[in-house]
Amino acid sequence: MSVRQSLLAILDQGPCYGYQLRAEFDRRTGALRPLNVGQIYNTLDRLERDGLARNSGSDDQGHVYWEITDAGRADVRRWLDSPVARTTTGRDELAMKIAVAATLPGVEVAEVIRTQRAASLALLEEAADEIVPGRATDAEELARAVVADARVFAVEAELRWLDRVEERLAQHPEHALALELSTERPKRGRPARDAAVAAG
Amino acid sequence: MSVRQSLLAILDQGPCYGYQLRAEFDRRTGALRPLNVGQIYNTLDRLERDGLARNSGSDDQGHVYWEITDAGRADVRRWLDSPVARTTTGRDELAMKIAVAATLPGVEVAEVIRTQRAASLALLEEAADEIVPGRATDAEELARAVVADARVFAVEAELRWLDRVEERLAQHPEHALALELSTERPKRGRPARDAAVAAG
DNA sequence: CGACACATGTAACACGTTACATGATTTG
DNA sequence: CAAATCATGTAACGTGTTACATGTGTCG
Repeated sequence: MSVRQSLLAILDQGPCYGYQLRAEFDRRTGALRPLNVGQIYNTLDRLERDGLARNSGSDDQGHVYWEITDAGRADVRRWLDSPVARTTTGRDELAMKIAVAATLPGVEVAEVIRTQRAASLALLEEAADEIVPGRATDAEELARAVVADARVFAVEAELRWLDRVEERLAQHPEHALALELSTERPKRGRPARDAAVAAG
Repeated sequence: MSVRQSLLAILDQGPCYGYQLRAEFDRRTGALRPLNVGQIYNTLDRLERDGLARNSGSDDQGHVYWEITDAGRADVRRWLDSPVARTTTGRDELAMKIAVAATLPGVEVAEVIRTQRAASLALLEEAADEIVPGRATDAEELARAVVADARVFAVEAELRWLDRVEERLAQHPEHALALELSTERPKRGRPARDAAVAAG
């Protein structure tokens, strides 16, 4: 939902053709994760479908230009004015995995955590090569710096969290956290009044 | 890609029916983000399609049970043995947004950042109510604690990152970072040798 | 009876991603 | 000519998510 918005925001700067849009997107996001070209045309079609962009004719060189609509401009405005809802946005894959793994009898969570930490550390080192120390000289470099920083901060947080989880696990005797499949079978039908009270 | 894996991992503990699967998932992930029931059946169909689970008959009460296959077990094993690839997994929505916004003439990135920080702070407060202080008493509570911790750490990292971005922006004169649409138009055809050298 | 939770399922959709086909143009 | 890039597009697929339809059993 963010590639789409980014492309629309770029389109808000002026008409672009597909390939150009990709170039703009890439340099504005540090080119660390280039966009597959096909996705551009894909997304443009969807933006058109939703009335946020429209085809605005062709170049003498055959470039197919696209322009934003009024509705599109309003959409960009809304996007910029409202925060990114981390909560709504998908689930935290790693958190889900560790939480589930911790409740699985016969699974050594500690091992899962170790594996993840090793991967995260490797990622952190890798990310260290990407970060831009000090003052970025131009806008492109700044974009790269900002995106790279995000990765570093996220991975660092991940590592801290993994430590925390280990602490939590350490406070419990060996595998006392495992959850067997619940044998409780809910009763069908409207819940009894006491049950409702107990659950609330 | 993680709801699917989680459900499969639970199925690895023994045959379950749909509704039961949801209950198991919810309590194992702290029930902070309950799963829509429909998604269960959806996912089960896909697991069957991929040969990782199969229908294993019905209850006398009409419950439709599902069981994991050998291939499914292998898949769970692989899942637990390999780290979650944060890199591969989608893009960082917020990072994308801020990076793009920072390069947009006519957009006040500082304002975008302020909005985001306010939302993040609110989320952090909200998350503070969810966290479980000290020792979790049972597995369910631990699961909730682990997931809640993940949120807190992620939001804290986000806030730190926002500070960092502001610092980076402060090092530049007002809006010197804005990127106009590039007027450079790439030349078609095979790149000249010098150009290739320059780009490499 | 009516409300409500349990329970199963279907159908559609969203976005992101990739693989593939096609062609024009320039360089070696 | 052959290779590589620019450029446009199509067609599928994956997961996650929601809305809806349908039915059963229980409690008030």
